[in-house]
Amino acid sequence: MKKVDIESRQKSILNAIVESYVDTATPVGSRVIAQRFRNAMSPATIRNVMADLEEMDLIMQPHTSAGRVPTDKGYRFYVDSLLEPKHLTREEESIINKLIHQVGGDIEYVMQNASKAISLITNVAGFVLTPRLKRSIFKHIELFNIDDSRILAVILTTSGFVKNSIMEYEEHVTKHELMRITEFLNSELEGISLGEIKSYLTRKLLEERDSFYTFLKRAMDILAVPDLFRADDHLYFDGAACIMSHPEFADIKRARLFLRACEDKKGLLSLLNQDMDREGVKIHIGKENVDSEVQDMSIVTCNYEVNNMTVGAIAAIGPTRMEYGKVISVLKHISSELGKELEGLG
Amino acid sequence: MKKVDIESRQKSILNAIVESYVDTATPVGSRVIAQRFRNAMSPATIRNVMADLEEMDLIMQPHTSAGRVPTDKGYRFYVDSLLEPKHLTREEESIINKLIHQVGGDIEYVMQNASKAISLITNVAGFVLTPRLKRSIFKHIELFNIDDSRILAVILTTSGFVKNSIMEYEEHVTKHELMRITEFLNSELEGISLGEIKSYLTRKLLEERDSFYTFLKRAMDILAVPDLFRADDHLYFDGAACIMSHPEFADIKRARLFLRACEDKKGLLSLLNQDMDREGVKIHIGKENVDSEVQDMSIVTCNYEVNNMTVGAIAAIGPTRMEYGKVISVLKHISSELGKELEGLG
DNA sequence: TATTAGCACTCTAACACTTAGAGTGCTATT
DNA sequence: AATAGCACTCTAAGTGTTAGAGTGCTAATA
Repeated sequence: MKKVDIESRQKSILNAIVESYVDTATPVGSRVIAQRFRNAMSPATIRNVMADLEEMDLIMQPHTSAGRVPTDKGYRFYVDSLLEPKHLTREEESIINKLIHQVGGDIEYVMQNASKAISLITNVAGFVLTPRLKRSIFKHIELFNIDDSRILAVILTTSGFVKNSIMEYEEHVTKHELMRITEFLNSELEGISLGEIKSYLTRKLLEERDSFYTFLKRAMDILAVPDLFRADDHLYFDGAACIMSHPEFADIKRARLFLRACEDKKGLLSLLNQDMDREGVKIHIGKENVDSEVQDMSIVTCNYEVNNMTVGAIAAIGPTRMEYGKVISVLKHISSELGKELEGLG
Repeated sequence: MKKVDIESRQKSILNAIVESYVDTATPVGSRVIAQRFRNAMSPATIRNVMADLEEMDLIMQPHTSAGRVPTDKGYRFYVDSLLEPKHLTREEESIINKLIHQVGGDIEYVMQNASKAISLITNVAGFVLTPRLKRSIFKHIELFNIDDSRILAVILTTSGFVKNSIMEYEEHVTKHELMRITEFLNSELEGISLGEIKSYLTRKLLEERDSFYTFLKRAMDILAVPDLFRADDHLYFDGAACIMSHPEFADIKRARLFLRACEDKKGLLSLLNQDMDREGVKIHIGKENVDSEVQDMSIVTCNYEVNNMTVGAIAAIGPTRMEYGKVISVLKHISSELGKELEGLG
C-alpha cells in the first residue's frame, strides 16, 4: 500500500469537502467524498480524517447525524493554500466585456453594468465604488463667469475625470482677474490630489503676507466651494435577486438582514475605502468581518485603476459558501476592463 | 329603523375592507367589519353586502371559508372614489427633509437619499429617476481646448444642470475659431432642448450652402460627440429590505421575482418616462400594469420639477396591498422637496 | 500499524392524521 | 329589511410515525 503524506491527505479531503459543499449546499458525508476519490479510500477512513479536520476547527457538523460543513477557518485555509486559479470561459468574458464596453453609456451606466456583470457571472451580489475624485490628481482648471454672480469651475484630473462646480459670488470678478486666478491655480496645483487642495491653499495663505494675499484669498474662495469637497463615494449595487437563489436565504429573515446590510452601505464603503489602498484581491470570510451584519457573509474586493492610479474598487458579497476561485478571477477581469473603459470615457 | 342609502353603505363597507386588509394583511371577515362599525350592523347583514361586492368583482375570497380581500378593481374604486388625503406627520416630514436637504451631498447622493426616504416612510420600495438632460433647455455653452487634440464642452441648462463632454479632434481648432463657434452656438441654441440640438443643427446645415457651411459643420462636429447624447436615465432604488417585511413575500420565489423586476429597470424606466408627461400622481394597480412581471404589484409615480419644468420622476412600488393614501402624500412631498434641493444644487 | 467492515445509534425531513377555529351561506325569525 | 342560528368548509397548527442519511465505535484485516 502506498504511503501517503498525512498532511497532504487531509488537505485534499478538506479541498474536496469545500468544493462539494460550495457546489451542492448540503453537508457532505464520508460516502460522497469516497466516491469523489473513486473509492481510493473507504468512507470509514475518511471519517477518521474528518474527525481530525473537525478537531482543527476546519469543518463542523450542523447536527450529530449530518455531514460536514467548512468553518470560516476552513474556507480561509482553502482560499490561502488550496485554491487554484480558475479561468473564465470565452463566453463569460464576452458577456462581461459587452456589458462594460457598451457604446453610448455614461459613467453611471458603466458602474451599473459593472455591478451587474459581477453578480451575473459569480451569482452573488456585486458592488462598484465610483472613482474617488478626492484621490484624483489635479491637472487643469478653467474658470469662467456664467453670469454676474456665479462662477463655473471645471477641473480636469490626470486620470481623465472632469469635475464641475458652480459658486455664488457677491462681488463681480473681472474677466481679467479670473484669467490671472486660473493661470495661478494651474501652475500652483499641479500634482496635488483634489482632496488636498483646500489644506494646501490654506497653508499657502498663511505663508504669504503681502499684496498677493488678497489675490490668493479670492482664488481660494472660488475653489473652496463646498461642492468640490462633497461626498463623491457612491456604491452601485446589483444582484439582490440572484442572491435569493442561494438556499442560505430560504429563510426570509436572513434575506432581509442581508438586503439591509447591502442597502446600509456605510460598512461596505469603509471596507472598500480601506481595501483600496492595497492592490489586488482581498477576501473577508464570515466572522473575519468586523461589521456584525455581515459576519455570516464573505466579501471579496478588488481595486481598479485608471491611467495606473487606483481610483476605485469593486466587490462581491454573498454567503461564505461561494465560488471563491471564480469570484476572484471575475473581479480581476472586471477591474481591468472597468479601468480601460473609464480611460476611454475620459 | 333608519333608512340608509344602500350605495353608500356598500361604499363604506368596501372602504372598511380595504383599510382593514391593508392594515392587517389577513382576509377580513364579517365579524371584524361589524366591530369596526361598533356593531351598527350585524355580521349577517354585512355578509349580504359582501356578497353584493363580490358580485361586482370588487372583493374576493382566497378560499371558501376565508374572509374577503379587495380585487384590483376594488383597489381602483377605493383609490378613485373613497380615498381621503392623508397628511404626513411633522416627524415624517422632518425625516424626509433631513434626508433630502443634507449638506455636503452631490446629485447622486440626493437621488439615493430621496429613494431611501420613499421606502422609509411608505414601507414599500422607492425609485428615483435622475433629471433628464435631454429634456432640459439649453442656456449656455463654453468650449475650450484642453490639449492639441481635445476640446471640452461645458453646457448649462435653464434648469441649472451642467453637462460636460470631452471630444477628440484630429486637426487643431484655433482659440479664435473656438470663440466664434462658442458665440454662434450660444446665440443659436437658446431655448432648444438638449435632445433636439442634433436634429436642429442638421436641419440648419441643410439650409446653409455658402462659406458658412464649413464653419457650421465644424461647430456641429464638436457638439455631436456621442457623450452628449448618451443615455442619461438612471434609476436609483431603495427599500429591497423593507419590502421583505410584507407577508406577500414570505415565499422566497415571489421575493425573487419582485427583486428581479426592480433590477431589470427597463419596464420601470419606460413607465416613468411615460408618466412624466402628465403632472401629479399616477397609480397603476396590479393587472393594470402591462408589464407582466409586476402584475401583482402596484406602482405609484409622480413627476418632479426644477424651475417649473418637469425633469424627472419618482415612484413607489409594492404589493397591491399598500397604503395608497400615505404613498400619494409622500410622493407629492418628496417630489416638491427634491425639486427645491436640485434648484439649490445648481 | 493503518485501514476497513459492521453495527448500533441519532437526527432530520417528509408524510399522514387530527383538531380547533374562523368564516361562510342559507333558512327561519323578528 | 335585518338578524340569529346552524350546518358546513377550509386552513393552520400540532402530533406521530417512518425512511434514510450519516455518524462513532469496535473488531477484524492487510
